Amino acid sequence: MAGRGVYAKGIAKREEILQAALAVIASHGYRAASVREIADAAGLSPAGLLHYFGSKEELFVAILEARDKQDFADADSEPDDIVAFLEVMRHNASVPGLVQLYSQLQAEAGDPEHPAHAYFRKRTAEVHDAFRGHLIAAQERGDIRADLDPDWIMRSVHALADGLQTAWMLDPTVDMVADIEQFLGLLRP
Amino acid sequence: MAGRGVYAKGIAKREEILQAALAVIASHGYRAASVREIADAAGLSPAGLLHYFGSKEELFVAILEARDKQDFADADSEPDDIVAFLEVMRHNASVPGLVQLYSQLQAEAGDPEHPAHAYFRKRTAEVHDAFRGHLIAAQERGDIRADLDPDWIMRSVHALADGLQTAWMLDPTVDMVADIEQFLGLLRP
DNA sequence: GTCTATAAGTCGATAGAC
DNA sequence: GTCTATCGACTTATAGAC
Repeated sequence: MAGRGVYAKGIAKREEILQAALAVIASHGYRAASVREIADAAGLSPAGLLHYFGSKEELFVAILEARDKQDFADADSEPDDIVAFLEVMRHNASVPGLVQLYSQLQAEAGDPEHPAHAYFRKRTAEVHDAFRGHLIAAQERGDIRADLDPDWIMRSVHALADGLQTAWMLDPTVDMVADIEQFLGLLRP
Repeated sequence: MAGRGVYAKGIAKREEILQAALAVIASHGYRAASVREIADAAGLSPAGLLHYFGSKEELFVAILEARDKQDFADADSEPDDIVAFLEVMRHNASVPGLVQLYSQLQAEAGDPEHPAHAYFRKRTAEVHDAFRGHLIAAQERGDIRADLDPDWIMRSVHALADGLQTAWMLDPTVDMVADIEQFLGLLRP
């Protein structure tokens, strides 16, 4: 298989732990996902797990990084950026455990001392950098009002998506995709 | 003073604990605010504190309810609802500890089993009920586009405010009030 | 009614044997 | 690389003093 180097086993085991953690979060939720429970699911002792991920938070950050990577790969195969973004939101509605992990970790990461603080700041910058060009191009095409500040649009769509996710977790009848689409409609000339 | 009934002392003590908890959260943040630390600040044992509030989460819910009550009272003295809402957002930027508590507890409360789940669902319904009438009146006056669904507007403003608060905690240079005002501008005919 | 003392059980994390 | 053993800190529950 891939990676017959010195760390091949370690990398495979990391992947195995990530999958086990995802399964635990999906079924029992983020709140009940203790290091012990994830270690049990991965067939490992808690200390064994922490050999691969330095701390509980680092494990969770690794999970979110893996999701980001997947989402970006999916978006690349999509012709339209807006459609790709809406597709990610639509997909999120099918993995409540992951959304819970994202929202909760982000709320905790407001504290600059939190282990995930750097990750979320970097993620925000990267997502905005990835979309800024496409957004400005859409404004030049006339698909989006040119009098609106592109950075304001990105901050707003991002904040709206995050806020709708917490609203949806509190009340699953909330239609996140429909509400986002309504907002995007307001941006058109 | 007010309340010389049988429970006067208990009520006063509850208030004292609430203030101590607020002080701890403001200085050390929500994350480090353990029951023991708050109890110490209030000059009480952990068990003594839990006599007044059944659990840590109930104490935090009581703090948020006290804030809501204050915010609503402030809003009532304001002639314009939009101005009152923006004033609350502006004030929030001066109490990061409270915003952290709100965001984090709300993220945790996505789980229906969480002790604060009912509080946040009730709060959302109450806030929306309080504003729906004013919003529809504004649409009839022509201050806000009449072709927009009032419930969509409330969900969006609410979600945007929540999302901007987490963005602001990650990056304090974010101007929550300015971004909200920009959005409100889009709603005008 | 108010509160202290105490204890049970779980958590994330570490040290060191193998 | 993985384990056992163990740490200190945490929430929560209970018995009973005042």
